Amino acid sequence: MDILSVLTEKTQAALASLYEINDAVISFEKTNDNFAGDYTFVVFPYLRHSRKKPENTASEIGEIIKEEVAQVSGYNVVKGFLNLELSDDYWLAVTKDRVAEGVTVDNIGNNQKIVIEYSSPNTNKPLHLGHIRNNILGVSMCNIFKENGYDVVRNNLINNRGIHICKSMLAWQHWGNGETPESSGIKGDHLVGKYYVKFEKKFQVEYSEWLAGENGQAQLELFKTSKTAEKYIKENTELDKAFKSEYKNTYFNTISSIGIQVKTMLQHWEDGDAEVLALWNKMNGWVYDGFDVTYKRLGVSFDKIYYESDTYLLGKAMVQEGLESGTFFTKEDGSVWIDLTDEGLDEKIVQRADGTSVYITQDIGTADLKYKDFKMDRFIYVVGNEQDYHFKVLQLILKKLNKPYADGLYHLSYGMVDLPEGKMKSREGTVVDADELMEEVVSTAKKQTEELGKTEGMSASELTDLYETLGMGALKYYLLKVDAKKRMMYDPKESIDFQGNTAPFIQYTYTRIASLLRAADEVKYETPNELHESEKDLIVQMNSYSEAVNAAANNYNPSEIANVIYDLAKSFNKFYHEHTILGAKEANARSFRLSLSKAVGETIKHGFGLLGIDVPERM
RNA sequence: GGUCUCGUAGUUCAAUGGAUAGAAUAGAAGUUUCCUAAACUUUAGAUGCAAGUUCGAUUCUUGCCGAGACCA
Repeated sequence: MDILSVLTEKTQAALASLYEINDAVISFEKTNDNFAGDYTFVVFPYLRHSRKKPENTASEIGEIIKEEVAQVSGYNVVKGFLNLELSDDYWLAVTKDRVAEGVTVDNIGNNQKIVIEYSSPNTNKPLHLGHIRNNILGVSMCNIFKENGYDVVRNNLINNRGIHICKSMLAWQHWGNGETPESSGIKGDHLVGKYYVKFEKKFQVEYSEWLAGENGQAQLELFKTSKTAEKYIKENTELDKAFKSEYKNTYFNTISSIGIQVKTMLQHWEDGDAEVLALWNKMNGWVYDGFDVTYKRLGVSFDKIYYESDTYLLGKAMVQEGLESGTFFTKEDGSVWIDLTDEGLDEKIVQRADGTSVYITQDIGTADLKYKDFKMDRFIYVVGNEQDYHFKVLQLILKKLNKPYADGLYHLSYGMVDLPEGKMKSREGTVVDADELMEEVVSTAKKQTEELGKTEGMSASELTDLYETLGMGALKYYLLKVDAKKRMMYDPKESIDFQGNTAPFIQYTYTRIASLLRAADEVKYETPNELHESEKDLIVQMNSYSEAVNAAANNYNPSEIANVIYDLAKSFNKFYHEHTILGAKEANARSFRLSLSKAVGETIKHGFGLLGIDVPERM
């Protein structure tokens, strides 16, 4: 039985015998650094029963625990805080076990099946910084769930159809002159993205010209006297700007020559037109090839990939099912809705009047497909928090349709990545491209390493690997150390700064350990004559690691692992600075410190492994 | 108009309702005859505002102010 369970049990018994409290749910916390002790029990809630001062109550309990638990060497009381001190022998025993067993993590998953969907890119543009956060969160959560004993299916749903891809296709047809990734040397996803941008630019020019012309001005005059205009007048928005954005879709769908061509192309795609399909296959192929390169560098992979071209019609049967059961209802125009007002939400459309699906219909169908394919206990979507509402609705609909898997849906909702100059906007060219960013951090790693000049004797390929490990590590860690749910700031300058709370700092700590182990002939645990403070701190830190791995799974949050590993690395550097390891006077102290160092190194490697980050042996 | 999320040192991030709110950076001052100084040590600096619940609130509730997202 682990020490916390023992303490909990004994404390409950003490509360019962002293104050007749029989149903106390108690917990211990780690003692605050400013006080002596290892674990703290807060007695304030029990003063009503004890009818004594906080200090006296805490002392009475402390006395009993000290008597009954061998590992407790003493206690101190500050106000209502009972600080229990564990003996050095206890911590040494913990270390000995840890050295013998390696890193162990409690199995909390019991082989439950989890399908995690992440990445989910569109095939009209290359990946950007936001996708990187998504992907590495996904990868990391997969690793974490596996480590906790879950059966994980890594899943991607590629959005490879729709109006946006037709835009790239049309632009390539009109202005591409047969350009290919081979002919241009441009990576496939970037090439397709280039034509997407080209389309948008051409459209903007066309639209602006029309707005300035006779018909555009006439529509603007009409708009100025409309009801929607009143709202903008209240907000003090300039009316011609407001009109420009209000009318854009109408223009695209009914007036724009290239807009209508794109719509027609989508129609042909849906009708299975051979020529359109061939172009679509060709250009998507370029994009997939490009994505593969990016995924590989990021360390991202999947067990199962769905393509939206196969799934976009799913869900229609379920609309029918919902209508029959009365979960959905039809409006006068023939559109199908669900009423979620009793859940505090609105009415939500699930099928348009013309019989076509909306986004959520596909998602209903795809959820069902997943369940048919995997019979999972839980299915997780790693998707940005701008879709919180969407997933709330999706889960409610599945529940109302009485789907057995509805409760297993979890939206791992992560925050947007902001730049110092504000939000990333593709239109304003402030999007941080994934490939460029990776290139940049790796080349910074190279530069830094060369400046420090400690890599003498390493081969060219070893060096290339090292730069990759350091650069990619820095990038991933920078994104993963922040609570996944929270919106975060990406500062390019800071991300290539390798001091402080960064991956290279932790990787450096690891190489220090690796270097020690190379110099030592053999590592085996021996009990030292005394335990120093910085040694004990290290043991305590290391001891909390496996709980953090459990917590990271329970809270869907890799940053908890990042934080523990960072604290561990910091503690190690302090220890390393204060005590000589290889040069320790007593042989048993040397063996102890070496085996402790080794265990710390293993923990760092293990934790970074869960984050999808490598560690170098030298740097 | 409605719903949701978020406001912590200059900046970027921490803190199951607990003690004197932690780090990192940037600032100031130090540490190399010694296992890798991408390190270590010292120093200064913060909970948007106002109520409420509680023995105790950064954390829970309400209102206001500010930032963002979504739905129609």
